[in-house]
Amino acid sequence: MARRAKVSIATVSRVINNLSTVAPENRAKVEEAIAHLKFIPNISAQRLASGHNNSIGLVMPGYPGMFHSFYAIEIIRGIGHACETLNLDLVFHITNGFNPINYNAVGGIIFADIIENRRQVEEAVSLGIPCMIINNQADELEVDYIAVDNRLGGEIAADYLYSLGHRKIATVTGNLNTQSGALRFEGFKNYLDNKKCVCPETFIFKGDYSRRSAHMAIEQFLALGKDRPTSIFAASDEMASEMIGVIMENGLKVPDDISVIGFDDGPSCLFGTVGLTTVKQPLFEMAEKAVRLLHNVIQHKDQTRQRLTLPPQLVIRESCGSFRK
Amino acid sequence: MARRAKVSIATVSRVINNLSTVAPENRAKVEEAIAHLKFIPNISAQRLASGHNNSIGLVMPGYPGMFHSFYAIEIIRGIGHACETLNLDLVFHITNGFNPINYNAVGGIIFADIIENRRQVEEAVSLGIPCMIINNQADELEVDYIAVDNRLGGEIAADYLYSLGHRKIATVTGNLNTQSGALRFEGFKNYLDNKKCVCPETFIFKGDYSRRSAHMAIEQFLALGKDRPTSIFAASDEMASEMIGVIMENGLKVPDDISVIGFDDGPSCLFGTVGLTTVKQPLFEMAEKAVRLLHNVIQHKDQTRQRLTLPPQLVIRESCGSFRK
DNA sequence: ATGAAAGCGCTAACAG
DNA sequence: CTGTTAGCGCTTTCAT
Repeated sequence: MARRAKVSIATVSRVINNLSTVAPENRAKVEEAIAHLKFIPNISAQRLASGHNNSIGLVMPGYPGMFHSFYAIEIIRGIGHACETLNLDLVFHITNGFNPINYNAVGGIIFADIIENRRQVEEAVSLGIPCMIINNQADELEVDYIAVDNRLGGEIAADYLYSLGHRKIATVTGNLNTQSGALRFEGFKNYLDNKKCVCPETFIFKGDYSRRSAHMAIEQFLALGKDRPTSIFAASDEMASEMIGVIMENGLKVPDDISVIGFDDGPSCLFGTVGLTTVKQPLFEMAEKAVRLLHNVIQHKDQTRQRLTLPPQLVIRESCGSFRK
Repeated sequence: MARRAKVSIATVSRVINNLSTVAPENRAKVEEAIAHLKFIPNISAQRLASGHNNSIGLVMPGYPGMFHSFYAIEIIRGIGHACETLNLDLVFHITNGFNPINYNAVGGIIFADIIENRRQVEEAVSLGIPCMIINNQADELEVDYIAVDNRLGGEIAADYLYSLGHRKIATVTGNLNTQSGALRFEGFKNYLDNKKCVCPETFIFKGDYSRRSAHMAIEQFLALGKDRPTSIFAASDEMASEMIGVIMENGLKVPDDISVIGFDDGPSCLFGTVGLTTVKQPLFEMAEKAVRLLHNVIQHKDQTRQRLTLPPQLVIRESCGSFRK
């Protein structure tokens, strides 16, 4: 390779790295040689010599069913897309919270939420590795994050139902141990409190995002008879669609008898017989942006704390209607 | 680091690589130093010096909706799991068939099917990079593969319907330009031909795995009136569930009036009101095995062609019944 | 069992 | 604009 093009090894390097300081004819010679010899630069050597590492790690908590979750998929999709655009390698790491991460294999790490793996985040941060947290406002850590404003999402849901005239508004929450679950509930509850709209204990079911918990919730609500809520906020579309199913099995109509609003804008919104009104999270965009921000940090050693919060959005379909006696 | 343990740099390397030729007391000293200095070996340097690269690439055709496809998800899951077990880094590459692959960033590559990216496979093979194809019996290329026996799958479906007494058996195929689609149809058709079971043109709808095509197919079949089929083989669960929906909307019953069998054993089997009988593909297992085989090749320079074919399996639920007049 | 030293393949000054 | 050269941080002979 060295001499096929009759130039120095340095010039070859310049061509590979697209430096402008190469005479056109030399560039052509080198390119010919590269093509002819099917030359592929050794990336490990490049990384070692340059000190740069154009790959980012995505570490994602590997809970069961993660790959069937709309959330995980959208995150992967967004990150994959951004990496392709920016020409970054994506090193994918499914974590159980303890398995070791190859910190040095990547230039930076994106953590898709923090579930049981806070320790890993702390470790990466303390090692000085550029990190970006997705969907968890980890203010207690010295780290960048980009998250959906779940509190606002809860408010949006409550506001929509309230504006429709409903006053008997119930909710099945997500897992309150997760930040998203807690915040959605908080936003929802605060809104109603401010409106002096009473929300009795029986109207609050502490779920965990599972269909099972939604099933139990709706049974509890329905058992209230005449005192049952006229509208329900489910902290996820999955739970919302489960509830709608049960409501209809009981001979009631959605939204005529009970309005239901979900959260996510995932595929289950379209599956059922009635289109699900929901609060959409900009998951794909969030993931993409996370990559761009992290890339900036890696490149320019951007020192300012990046802490973004993205507003969710109301998506109106058919599952909510005005309150009527 | 060099002197914190008061040993040579070579000994440190030995400890890191777990070589047995280290005195226990020195090992202890080095380990203490590693812990104390939070030392992390530079992977690029390791790879450069050793010539080994313990990471594998997964390149996956990025068709729209890929991440909602049960197929893609199971593949990623299986590969991710195997990589974690074997302690390999997973470099994830979504391809459009043309974007360049960082061939040198990985020790080997797994191609999840070949759609529009045959050229990339050829390139990798010609470069001498260990490759493994998933779910495509690429006999025309000098490359290892592991695939589901789609032809057998088609036979299994036809055999089940036939054994149930059905003689008017229709099918909506997958995309016949894909190997899986073509093979499933081939197996299905061959079986019926052998049984002298006639399958008129009107019973064959050339679909493309989409719900849309399934919708058109079932309308065509239903329009046959009294001559309509009593059972249908859909080349994917998605298509099967779409058809069942339409059948029921038309006031007919599954399986009483029409039996339907799918392919995949994906989540849509459980979604509908009637459990879907289907042909299960061992996707997760296939993906895991692909990693193990590739790993062997990378490690031992295993030269024998690895070409495995995995049998699919009948999963009986409720959507197929015996034929009755 | 250990240390010294020679690279791995490349980038990045530096000098011209 | 180009060639020379000194490392990048590690592994791996080769002596000892």
